[in-house]
Amino acid sequence: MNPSEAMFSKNAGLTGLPGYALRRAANAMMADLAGRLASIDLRISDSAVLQVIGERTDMTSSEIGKVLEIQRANMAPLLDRLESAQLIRREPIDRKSQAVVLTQHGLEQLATIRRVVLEFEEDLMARIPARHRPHFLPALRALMD
Amino acid sequence: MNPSEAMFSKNAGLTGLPGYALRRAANAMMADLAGRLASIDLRISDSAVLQVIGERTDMTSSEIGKVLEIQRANMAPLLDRLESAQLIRREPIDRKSQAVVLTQHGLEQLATIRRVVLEFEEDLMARIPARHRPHFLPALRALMD
DNA sequence: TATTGTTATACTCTATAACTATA
DNA sequence: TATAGTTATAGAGTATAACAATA
Repeated sequence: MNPSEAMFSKNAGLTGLPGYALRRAANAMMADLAGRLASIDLRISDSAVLQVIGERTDMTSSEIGKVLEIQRANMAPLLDRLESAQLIRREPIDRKSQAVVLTQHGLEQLATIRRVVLEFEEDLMARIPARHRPHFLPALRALMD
Repeated sequence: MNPSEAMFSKNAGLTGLPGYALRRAANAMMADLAGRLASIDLRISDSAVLQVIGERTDMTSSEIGKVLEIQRANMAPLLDRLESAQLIRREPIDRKSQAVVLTQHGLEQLATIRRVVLEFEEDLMARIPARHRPHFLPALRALMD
């Protein structure tokens, strides 16, 4: 069923439209992941930041934002939160920039995050019928920007 | 590349994770659609509601909410907006329930919405490489609930 | 008793504008 | 001049709790 068929079908409703289905799938996925991360008191975006700085050290706030498509302005309160939770430290690079680095506690939490996220991603893929599975990520990446 | 490979690859970053890619793709899609609907002064959820009541007449607010997974509490201000814009009317069914019906202006706007959304959905699918395309909607629907 | 509609409230993600200080 | 970090503010989607009125 292509979009035009879906729009005029009485059966499928909006769920026959890829855009609408994409939104609903993403919402369900976010709710699931948010629930799993709530047990370690983190938001989805918190965990994304921690995962990024766990792989690339000495990144500035702006660089993290570019990688994750988080606005500079929104990085500040996010990092404030992570700093309050003792998960990261801001270390001066020069008098303008600062590196965002994991604390010991942050490093420990990152191990948990990786475990939670990996299990989450595997559960997610497991719900997709096998014949469609290998096509899912390539399709998403084509839409990502 | 499966999730576990992606988690420990230095190259792909988080975009190798289907869940993260799903979130990014949905955000990009929503921004695109929101932009197209802004020209007719509607939000994405406004257009979804109008599309639904354009196909099934005499639906109550609660019923629309169930179909679109919009909380009852969030339907009220949404319908207030649509009513202020003269796109819908609330008509009493009994002393408790009311049907949400399209006005003449709502019916005219719906024609535009259908055109905009159909073009949007086609553009969206066109960005996905052909070999992945037929698998996209089935995969999303498997994740939808 | 369960449901409808509503109000109030809050959280998360995202977005823009504007300011400062420094590269 | 451009960039880094920040503050303030707003919009949009989603969520829960609670209430009155009615089925």
